[in-house]
Amino acid sequence: MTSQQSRVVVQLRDMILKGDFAPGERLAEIPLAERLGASRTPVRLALTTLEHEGLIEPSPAGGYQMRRFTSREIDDAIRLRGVIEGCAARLLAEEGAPRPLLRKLRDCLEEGDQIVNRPGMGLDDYAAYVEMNNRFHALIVQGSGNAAIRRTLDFLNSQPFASPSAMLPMQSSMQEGQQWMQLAQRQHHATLQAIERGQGARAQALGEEHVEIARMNLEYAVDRPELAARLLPSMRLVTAPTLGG
Amino acid sequence: MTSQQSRVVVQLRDMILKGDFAPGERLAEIPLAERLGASRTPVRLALTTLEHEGLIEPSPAGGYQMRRFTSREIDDAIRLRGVIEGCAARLLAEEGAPRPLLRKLRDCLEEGDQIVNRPGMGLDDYAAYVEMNNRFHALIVQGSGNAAIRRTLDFLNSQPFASPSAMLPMQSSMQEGQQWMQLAQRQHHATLQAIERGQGARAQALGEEHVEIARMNLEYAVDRPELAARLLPSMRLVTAPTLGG
DNA sequence: TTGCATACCATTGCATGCAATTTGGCTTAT
DNA sequence: ATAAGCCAAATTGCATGCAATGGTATGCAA
Repeated sequence: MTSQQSRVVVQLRDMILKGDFAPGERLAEIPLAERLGASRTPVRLALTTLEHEGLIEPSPAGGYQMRRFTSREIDDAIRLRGVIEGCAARLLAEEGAPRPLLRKLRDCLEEGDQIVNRPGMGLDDYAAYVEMNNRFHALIVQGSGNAAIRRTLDFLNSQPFASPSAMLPMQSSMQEGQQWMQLAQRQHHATLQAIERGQGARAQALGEEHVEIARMNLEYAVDRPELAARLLPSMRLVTAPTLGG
Repeated sequence: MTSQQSRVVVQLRDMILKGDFAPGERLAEIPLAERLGASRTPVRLALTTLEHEGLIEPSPAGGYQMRRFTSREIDDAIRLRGVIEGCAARLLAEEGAPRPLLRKLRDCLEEGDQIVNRPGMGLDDYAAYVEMNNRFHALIVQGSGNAAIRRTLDFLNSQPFASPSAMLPMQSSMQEGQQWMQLAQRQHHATLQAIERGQGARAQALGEEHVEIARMNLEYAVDRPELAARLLPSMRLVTAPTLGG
């Protein structure tokens, strides 16, 4: 039942995020179609989808090529995500969150507490934290009730490295990784508290502060290209220039 | 040189924004292809583009249909635009705007002052104001130097009614229309002043406040469907439910 | 030896044929 | 008369053929 087109989109996106293509590499239809077991038509459609997601860009000679990301662009996207997620949290705080939502958020926090305070965190723990983290952020965005925010964040998060958990794998390699996760977790607690108390401005500020951890992870990754490429294959797509300003 | 595909995208988008299709109406490929003098392939590609822009949505039975906008969704998008444009202004204020940019912004303000203080504003004056308004907003967004903000606002503004000047035609029919434009113009002045003085928080707040005029225009339009449909044909696509909360 | 022009090849973009699925209408039975 | 089921027509989704454009390589001339 699932159309060729959607299947190809998913597979292509995965290949891109696995780092299968070098930045600037041309994405020719025929090889892709053969490799994915589809004809050129659904591949073409899928390529336009990925173009709109910002993963690939039109080649001047027609067709598409892998996009080249600068660390500056990614940093910009992360900062903007902070502003928008902060806005979602603010709206939620101002309008008041319904009880079931609060309950789900508290569940996230409990799970997170158990994970980040575990003595020897394994890969499973990181995976569980990533899942919880995504859920927590999604709940707040959903809960804000603002469809434009949800759509816009979906758009932003389709950019690699910009989504809430994208840079988390870097922390698994850092000495202080667990401490950063504990800080993030404390910020989650503070955010929920702000929402419960109707402290909109505080919720907004926490959203913007929260992404500073992701920005630090990005900087850490950019400074260690070989390590980053191992933990996040798609970091191959990032060209170094000018993170700060 | 211009490809069929891009031509069809432009024409289709214009037709949609002219209100040629009723909300929920199915957009069949063959009639569109005939009407636009192209084959089904470029029409299909164009439809996926418009889907990503959020103008149309996939029909459950395959193909596409006109999207139905609620005034709530549009209101959400406008508020979010305020937050993001405010963020752009804040970044510009914090980082300091280069002289040439300041000069261009001042030029906008001078033009705007002349227009909104003209005794009998004609259609030409409104058109000139729309042009100036778009330019002013674009300059700030560009000037923030944050590519993610620019891309995201492009995405938001592709939604009808959400862009900075989308609701301006409503004001041409209001008694107090000119006074609202004078208020907007004063906010423009204040924004530039905040940028010049490095007052980031003030710039941010002004961005969010500035869109309140657009929100009021939207409410005004929703309350007067027949007038709105005449001034903004695409208002046909908006279903009334629940603007406020 | 280098630079330019030409020819060939690959790839994109478009058109159209074909099969599968859905929609809408009509008929029949209760 | 109404509802349900079936058939037909149309529309989507996919595959593929064809033409045009762009890129590359080779050869020739300076």
